[in-house]
Amino acid sequence: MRLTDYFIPTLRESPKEAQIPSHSFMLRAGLIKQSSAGIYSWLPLGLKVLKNIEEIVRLEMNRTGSQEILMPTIQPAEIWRESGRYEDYGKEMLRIVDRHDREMLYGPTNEEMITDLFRSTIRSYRDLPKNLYHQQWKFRDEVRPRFGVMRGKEFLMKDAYSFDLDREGAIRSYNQMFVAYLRIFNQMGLKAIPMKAETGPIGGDLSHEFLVLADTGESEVFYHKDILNFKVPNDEIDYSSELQTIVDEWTSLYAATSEKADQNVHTELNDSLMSARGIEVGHIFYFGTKYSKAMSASVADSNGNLRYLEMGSYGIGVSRLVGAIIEASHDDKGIIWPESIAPFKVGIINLRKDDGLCVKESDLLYSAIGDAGLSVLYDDRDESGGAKFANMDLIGLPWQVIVGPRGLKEGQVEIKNRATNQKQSVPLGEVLNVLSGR
RNA sequence: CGGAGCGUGGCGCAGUCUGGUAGCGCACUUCGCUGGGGGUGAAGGGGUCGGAGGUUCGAAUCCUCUCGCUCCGACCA
Repeated sequence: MRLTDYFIPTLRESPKEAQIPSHSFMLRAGLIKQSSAGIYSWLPLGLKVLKNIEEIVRLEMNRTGSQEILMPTIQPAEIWRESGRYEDYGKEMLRIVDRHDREMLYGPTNEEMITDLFRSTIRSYRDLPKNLYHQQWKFRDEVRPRFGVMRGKEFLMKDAYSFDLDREGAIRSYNQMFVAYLRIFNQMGLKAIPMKAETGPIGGDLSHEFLVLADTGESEVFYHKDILNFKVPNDEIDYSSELQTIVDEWTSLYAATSEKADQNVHTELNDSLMSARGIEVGHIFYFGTKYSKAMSASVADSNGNLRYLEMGSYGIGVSRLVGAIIEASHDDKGIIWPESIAPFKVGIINLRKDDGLCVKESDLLYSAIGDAGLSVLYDDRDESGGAKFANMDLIGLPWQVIVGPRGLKEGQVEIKNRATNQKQSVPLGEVLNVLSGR
């Protein structure tokens, strides 16, 4: 993509409503545009990142055997009355009345809907276990939206739901998601720590939140320092194997948000205790028969007896992750995208639009890099070098290829790594090798 | 929902107290010089001052109502 063709409205100054780096950079780099409080349009650059995150989540969820579906954003009120949450959820739920005076709502989550879907189609224990997920926009009428997409009213969430015949099966499903979450966040360059969590309005007796450490996090967290050394399961992972040992390891050391914090443990841990702030990016629940009982979702077991489904639900804040990743990865100049989710892998800066050789070599590199299958954003504007450097650093692409007359005299360009700030002069013919050789 | 504050050009702000021709920086347009970290000169374009009503010869400025946004607190992926 040529920058002169791209819709990327960047700002030199930060809008005053942006209080934290991720919000400021997302506005300044042209990722999002606020529509109203807590509601945003996603612009091309931001949407690319969002899609990249979605895709990482999708691939890993599919690996676990979970199957993707897509449920509606608008839900009928009846099923929420059945579960009892229509009243419980309060004003956060956006309620709508259609032209026939039917009560509807913009879904803040989908436990009722999936339970309704499942109970009306599944009859036998032979159909279990199942795990279904979707990535759909949710709406929670937050009293006070803030921090940009980190705490918006409208947000994209991946939510998965597991159905098992018994508790043992449900724990297996829970463990699969637990391990998948470790891997998903890891693939985005994040260190996410699972912590014992409150089950809140979803209910249940087993629950973990996954938190990314960041100074601007909304939650205060405490953890044993060694938890940061635990290994995330690699690509060889087999989701049908016994995962309990992995879960046991990751839950063996103390880690808790302030709501679940235990002062006695803190005293015991002493120097091993770390205190920090965290951003919740995932939350998994095992809640048993809470919804299946309320909504009569059952199957026949092998003896022909009806049994209520054992369920769990598993959320990931997809749109929030865009902000969370920036919080975890930026400097004073701008965003530093991890390669796996970067909107483009490479940015080309042509320092001299009026220099024929610079234009020619930049054009050639642009084609060559694109042909090699690497996504590339080409700054072909007639701007000063300083402006282009500042802009590219703000956008935060992992690799910058800087083409200028000085280097071209020697047949070289400069390649800069945004994260390490390391620069190396590279002969024109070696650029592709350097970029793809990693 | 309690408390506080702010709405003036795309962004950041001054002007409001004390009513009298709407300003500044950045961004934008054209031209020139410049060209390896947001350079520079000249010439331009763009705002019924959030909205409605009122007071006044005259309202961005005073009064009333209203809408929106932000911050602190309580709540949430």
